[in-house]
Amino acid sequence: MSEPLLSRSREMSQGAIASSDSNELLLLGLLDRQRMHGYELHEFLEKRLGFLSDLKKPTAYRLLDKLHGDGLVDRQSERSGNRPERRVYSLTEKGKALFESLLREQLALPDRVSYPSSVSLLFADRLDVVERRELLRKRKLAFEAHRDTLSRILEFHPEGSGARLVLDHDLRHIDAEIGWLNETLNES
Amino acid sequence: MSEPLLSRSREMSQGAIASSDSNELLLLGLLDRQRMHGYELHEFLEKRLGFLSDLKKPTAYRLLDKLHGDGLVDRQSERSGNRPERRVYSLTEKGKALFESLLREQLALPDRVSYPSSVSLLFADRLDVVERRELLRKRKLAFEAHRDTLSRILEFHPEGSGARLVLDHDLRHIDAEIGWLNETLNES
DNA sequence: TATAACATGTAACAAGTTACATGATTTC
DNA sequence: GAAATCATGTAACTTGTTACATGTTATA
Repeated sequence: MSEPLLSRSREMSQGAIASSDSNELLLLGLLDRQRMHGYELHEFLEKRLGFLSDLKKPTAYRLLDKLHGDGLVDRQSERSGNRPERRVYSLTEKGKALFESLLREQLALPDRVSYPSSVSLLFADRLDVVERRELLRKRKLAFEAHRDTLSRILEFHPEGSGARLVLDHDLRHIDAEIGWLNETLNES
Repeated sequence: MSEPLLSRSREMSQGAIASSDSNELLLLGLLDRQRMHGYELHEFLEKRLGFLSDLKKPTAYRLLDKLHGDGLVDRQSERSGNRPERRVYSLTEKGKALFESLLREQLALPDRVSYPSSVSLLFADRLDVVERRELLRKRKLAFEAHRDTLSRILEFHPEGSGARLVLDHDLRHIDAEIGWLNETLNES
């Protein structure tokens, strides 16, 4: 009888760190707050959480399907009038439990982000100084533009909200990047 | 006759931004500096560039194969004595050209890093204050440990080297993270 | 009446991972 | 003679993408 709490891919062998799937946490968290169907969920992601997620529609649908298969969400078919059927998902107890454990895990774990551009930094000395500076200035402009975008988004989210926390965090990193670029540009 | 400069997957439709493959740039850059066989290359990555790459062996071999198929690297079989055959790769002119264009592109482009833990930050307000603080403190400790690790690695790389640039850049971001955590912990 | 928005997907592909397979040579 | 190192991969799986398929209903 005793159903495993975690899906096979998650229990894994020995002390394997769960594959830290932030997409899964994202969907579970949204469904915990409110039951939704796939289209609705994807639209919410696109329009409200575009700054933190870029989950594509087919990916969202497939993930929902997988969550359902794993018993983490319930699915109910609904239809209003003759409109296409909606498959409304809501969190099960098991899903709720997984949400909370993933949340704790991912909040405490440092994300081992590897910056794709690190590789280009590694080889930056293959370019002559003049061009390197020019490219880094371009890079700086791009980051400044991104900072402006996020700052504008920030204003739409209330103080103390989760979204605010995320944006604040991201802006910190963008400022760090710009600061580093300034120093690097001044040194060379 | 006129061979396309870029592989089909790269030219793509219209103004598509090249798929910014930093692994490809990494291998091209290493082979530009020195011809190598797969095992050698992977070992170098593991032992010398572990702080910026985590490319697995089969992935490296397959990428080399693909680069060869795309005419970006030449391959020569060598064997010393009776040891297993080595397939030594070296950059072609086409590979060199692509290396330089990827380098310029990736250096100037901001990496749209999305921090996996952003999602957990988004939901952080679902936890009570006490536990949230505890988890964030754990997170901070992990980042501090990571900072120490990178600082130690930093010392092995000469001032002004590419590796130094990368490590310096990463440390900046880690400091930003720790600074943000401190503020966030003090505010709540 | 055309087109945007609603609603759900499939198929093919891409990039990467883990586990496994194979065999020689050097070192303990 | 066993184990680590050298050297190359294949097979199966995971997660995600893009392009395509299908049909309804509200709106201009």
